[in-house]
Parts: sequence; structure tokens; C-alpha cells
Amino acid sequence: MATPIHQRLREDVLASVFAPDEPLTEAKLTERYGASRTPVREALQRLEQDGLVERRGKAVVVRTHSAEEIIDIYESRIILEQAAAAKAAVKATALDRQLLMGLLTQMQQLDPGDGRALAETNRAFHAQLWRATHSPSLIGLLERLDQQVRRYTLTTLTYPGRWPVVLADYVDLLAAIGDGDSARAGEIAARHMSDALNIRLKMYAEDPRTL
Amino acid sequence: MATPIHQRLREDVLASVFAPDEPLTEAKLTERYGASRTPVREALQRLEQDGLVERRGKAVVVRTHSAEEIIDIYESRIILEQAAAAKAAVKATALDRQLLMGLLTQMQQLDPGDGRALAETNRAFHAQLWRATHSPSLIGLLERLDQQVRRYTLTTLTYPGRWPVVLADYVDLLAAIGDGDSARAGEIAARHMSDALNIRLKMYAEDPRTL
DNA sequence: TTGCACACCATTGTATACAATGGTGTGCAA
DNA sequence: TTGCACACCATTGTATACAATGGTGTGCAA
Repeated sequence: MATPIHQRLREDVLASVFAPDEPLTEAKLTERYGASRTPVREALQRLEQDGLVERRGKAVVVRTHSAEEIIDIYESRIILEQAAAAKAAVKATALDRQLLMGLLTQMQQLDPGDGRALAETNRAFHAQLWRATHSPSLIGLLERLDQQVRRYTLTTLTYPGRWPVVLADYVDLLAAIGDGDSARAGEIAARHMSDALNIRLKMYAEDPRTL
Repeated sequence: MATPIHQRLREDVLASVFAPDEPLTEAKLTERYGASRTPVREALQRLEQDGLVERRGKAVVVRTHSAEEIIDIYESRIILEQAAAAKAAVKATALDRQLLMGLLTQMQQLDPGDGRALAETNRAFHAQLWRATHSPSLIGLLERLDQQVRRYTLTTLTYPGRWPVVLADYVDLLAAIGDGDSARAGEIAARHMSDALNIRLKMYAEDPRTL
């Protein structure tokens, strides 16, 4: 079975294949993905519900976010990541903790200049942390929020001096989770996300085009 | 313009028009809503993404939740309602507060035996509280969670002795919001939702069929 | 009776014809 | 040149024909 079209379209949108104001016409997408309009329309509808594209008049375009919207999403995410870390401290299994340790070790060996690799393993780490909550609803909410700002997240990790702090935060976080210290795990996660927001704001102040 | 089909289907699903294991075949729905398969399929897909229906094999059926899943959703909701109340205390405008007061007054005049009216205004109150956060992402997350358990929420409000407590909680909550006391508003909301969960658990223990 | 292979057909998945619509460019008036 | 009315057509919306598929019942073997 080939990869479903909505998934391919999703990847392309997240990889910024389409320009911000470029109309995602059904004709263009049927050609690109070699399918008829029906599955293409379904894919567009799905991504619209996920908040990745939006209807602008008749056309569908990649959804962009204002600085205010991004801040808003970050603020919600701080809350959810705090809750997730706190819950993971209580619910994580030995396997969850091992997987997290493995990912952390992997991250410590990465080239801090390779933004793509940083972003990728960082996301894997977060995803595993979410799974460690064993809470389907939390996982769903976090995935939803993450997807909406994924296109923008590469940058904070490569901000000067950020990466070592990220790694140190994760070490502390795993220690707290290992101790089953829910409150501390939550605090670390909240501060971590809050730092990420502050860096984004600083970057925005330095150059508004970075979003 | 007629009401879109996905909206009508959504209302019907939430109103428990369909039995838990009844297949929502496209043929049945095209007849019911007087449209062709294309819009019906779109509606089914939307509701599937919203978590209201699910594919079981080839068929689509109304999604039901196990006790564990409902508890999980409540727990996430406690977190989000706390965050929303805290944020509303900071962000609510005079208009927001007036609308909330109006809804509360309305609720105080309802017949406590009219479960449907209770559920309806209660939802309106929550929705207005969410709006008072002026946070699109929080509102979206809360709407999503609410929808998934909406079919089950009627019952806690009519549980013996519950309604007066609900009203008292809302009075306290609005007072905290009026004072701009973010922490207290959050605490009240969290305890309120946590009480609702406990009542649901008690009901479940008394009669597992109530879900 | 029980278990299984298989064929049928109800149902979903995909492609596409036709209808509806809204965005854009043309041409005319001022 | 500027503003506006209007017609065209690109694009989306809807209906439906045809293809694919999986669930179910039938009949046969043991």
C-alpha cells in the first residue's frame, strides 16, 4: 500500500514545499500526487482540520501564524508539557525511561550545528515523553499543538548557547522522572518551554521575519 | 444556505440518534440528509477526526469510550480548565464578565430537574469562560475535549446535591476572575472539574452502565 | 453439528462528468 | 487615468459510474 496522500501532503506542508500564499489547487495536487480529485480533496480537508492549511476565499493555502498566535500556542504548550512531564513522572514504565535515556544519549552525540538532526531527535524525545504519560488525550492535544508550530521550531534549537541548555534540562527532567518527582518534572518542563518561547521572542525582536 | 451536513450529523451523533454499534453506512446517511455520498463522506471524515466516530473494520460507528478513557479525558480537562480560568482572570474584558454574570443568573433561575436545560446553559457558561481567555489555542483544545465526552456530561449535573454546588463554584469563580486573582480562579476551576470527575466515578461504581 | 473454503454482494474507494461560483481581466463611461 | 459593470473561465462543489474490497452466508467435508 502506498503512503496515503494526506500524509504526503502533510509532510510537504511541514517541509515548506509550498509558498505561504501559493494556492493549493486541486489540479496541482492531483498532478503532484498522481491521484484523482477525491483523495486530494480529502487530504486538504484533513489538513484544514489540523490547522495546517486554511481556506482563503475559494483557495486553500498553507496556514501561517502571526507572532501573537505563535505566542498563544506556546503558552498553551507550556501548560500541556508541564502536565505531561508531571504525569510521566508517575506513569512512565521502565521501558519508557530507557527509551528516553537512549534518545538523550543520541542527542548528546549530535553535531550542534546540524539543525535538522537536532529538531528531529528533539521531536522524538518529546514524543516519547508524551507517550510515557500513557494518556491518549494528552498525547492527542500535544501532537495537535506541536504540528501547528512545527515549521517554526527548528530555529530555537540552533540559537547561540541554546542546545547545551536543552540537553541539561533533559538530564534534569529524566532525573526527576526517575525519582517519580511529579512536581519537579513539571517545573522543569514548564521552564524549558518557557525558555523556548523567550528565545523565540528574542529572535523575533532581532528580526521579525524569522516569525 | 442549508445547514452543512457535517454539522447535522454531529448534532445527531451527540444527541445519540445512532446506536453504539450501528453502522453509519453512507447509503443510510445520504438518504437521511438528502445529499449525495460525497458530502456525506466528508462529514464522516470530519467527525472521525474529531473523535466522534471511528472506523471499525469497513464500517463507521459512533465512538464510545471506556471508563478509563473518560477518566483520562477528564484529567486532561481539569488541567485545561484550570489554565483557562487562570488566564480568564487576567484577560477577561468587562463584556466577558458581564456575559458570564448573565449566564450565571440564568442558571440560577433554572429548574434543577431539567437536565437538558442545565447541560445546555452549563456548556454555554463554560464556552464563554473559554472565550474570556482570548486564547484561540486553549479554546480549540477545550472544545475538542468537551465534544468527546459531551454525550456523557448531562448526568453529573443532575446528581443529587450537585447543582447548587456547581452554582456556588461559579459564583466563587466569577468573584476570583473579577478580582483578577488568577491562582484562585484556577484552583476553583480545577477543584470543580475534579469534583465532576469524582461524581462520575461514584456514578460508575453505583451502576457501570451509566459509563 | 462444526469448521472451513468460496462466492456473492453490500459497502467503501476512486475517478470523473456536470453544476455552481467567485476571481480576474476587459472595455466602456466619466 | 480611474472606477465600475460584466462576462469569461479557472476552480471548487456535487452527483454518480465504475472498481476494489471485505463481511457474510452457503454448502460441503469430516
